[in-house]
Amino acid sequence: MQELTLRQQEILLWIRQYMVDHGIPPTRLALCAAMGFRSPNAAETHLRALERKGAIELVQGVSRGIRLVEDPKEASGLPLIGKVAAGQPILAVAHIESYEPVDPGLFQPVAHYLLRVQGESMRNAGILEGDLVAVHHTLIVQNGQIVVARLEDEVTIKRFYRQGERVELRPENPDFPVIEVNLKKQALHIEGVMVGLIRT
Amino acid sequence: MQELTLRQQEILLWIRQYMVDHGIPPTRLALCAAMGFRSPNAAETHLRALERKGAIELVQGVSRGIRLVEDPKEASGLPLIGKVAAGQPILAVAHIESYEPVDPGLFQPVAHYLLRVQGESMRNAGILEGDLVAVHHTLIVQNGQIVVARLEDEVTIKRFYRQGERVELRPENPDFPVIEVNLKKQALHIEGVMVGLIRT
DNA sequence: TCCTTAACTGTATATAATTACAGTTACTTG
DNA sequence: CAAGTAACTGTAATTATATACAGTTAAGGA
Repeated sequence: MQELTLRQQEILLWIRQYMVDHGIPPTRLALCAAMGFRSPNAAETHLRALERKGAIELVQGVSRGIRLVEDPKEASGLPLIGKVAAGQPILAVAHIESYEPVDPGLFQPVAHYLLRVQGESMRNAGILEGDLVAVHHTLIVQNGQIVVARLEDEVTIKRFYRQGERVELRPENPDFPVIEVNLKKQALHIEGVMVGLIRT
Repeated sequence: MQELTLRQQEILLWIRQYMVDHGIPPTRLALCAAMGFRSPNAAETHLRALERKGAIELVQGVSRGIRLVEDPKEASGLPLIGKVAAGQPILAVAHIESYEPVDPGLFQPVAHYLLRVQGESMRNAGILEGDLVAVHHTLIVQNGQIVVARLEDEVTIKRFYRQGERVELRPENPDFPVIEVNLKKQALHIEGVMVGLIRT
């Protein structure tokens, strides 16, 4: 989509709101009334401009023939985190690969983001490579929960067990080792707990 | 919403589809063309009837002023099929446990419904008891695909292999047996292919 | 300075769309 | 059996809507 002028952005926003309120696209005259135009042609040329820039589609000869060309980000979904660069916070905008059309409230507690699984270390918990794990962003985790943790700039999904200052991050696959952490010697960041999974 | 006649249901379904296809509600004339009416008044009276029964709302004097009065859950979610009673088609309304707020287009090809997994026979494919399998409703399946099949009134999720009239439904768990079917002797209904999975 | 573009005014017209009115036919229900 | 209702045909009129054409003004770049 080409860049819009301020006025065009304003008009696009109004069209979106109109469609939410009324369930149908507006007419040229409705746009005139809302924007204070005294000529229907003002509305017409604005719509043509929005079409030219790819923000909407116009259907010829059809009343209210305005179709929104949606920005996928707008669709209220969950951000999907792909590869996480070393030393960066997991929720940095740079890591957002896309937005997936999933209701955060589908999970309990609510999901804050999705994380793409790398590797087979949690295979026996039914978590395969490429799956999207729904994560609730919290520091409060309990023994036995599957957590997203960052250790030495590496993000990993494991089962969490803690006794005092000793933490075990256990895989669910005998081919992988248990990771042992001494909290006094190593920094362990909890990025959240797994609340669900999506495979597409 | 009051009960609709068959014809009215047909018309309501068509209106829904039209709105999905075009992004705007239909005109009376479009409804005439689709239903084969020769009088616009046939469309008008049908719309009035649908309004009277609470299925739609009509906005006076406004072109395409048709608003769907929908169950919001139904609007954008996928039906979740729980236990399937013996001898009944899987998509019967009685089997719909709830509607989950998941975009059908999240999966490729598009998902038509979700099915709750019973048993651990597909454990090694990362499909656990209680998971929701997203299903694309189709008869066209290929060897190696994970399918939803009905055999002797029992619905099952297995990997599908066919050679001529012999079909094997293979589990992904050594504790479960391979199911062999001779298509000439036993009726096998394919209810669709797995296109994804959700764990909540 | 000329040219292009955004952002409009103002008028006009064809056509898209709603909607009223007058009927018909078939089926169901008290 | 009368009355109501669903499901239509057919015509007409009014209003809603899209859209062409002819202008104006202001800003910005070549």
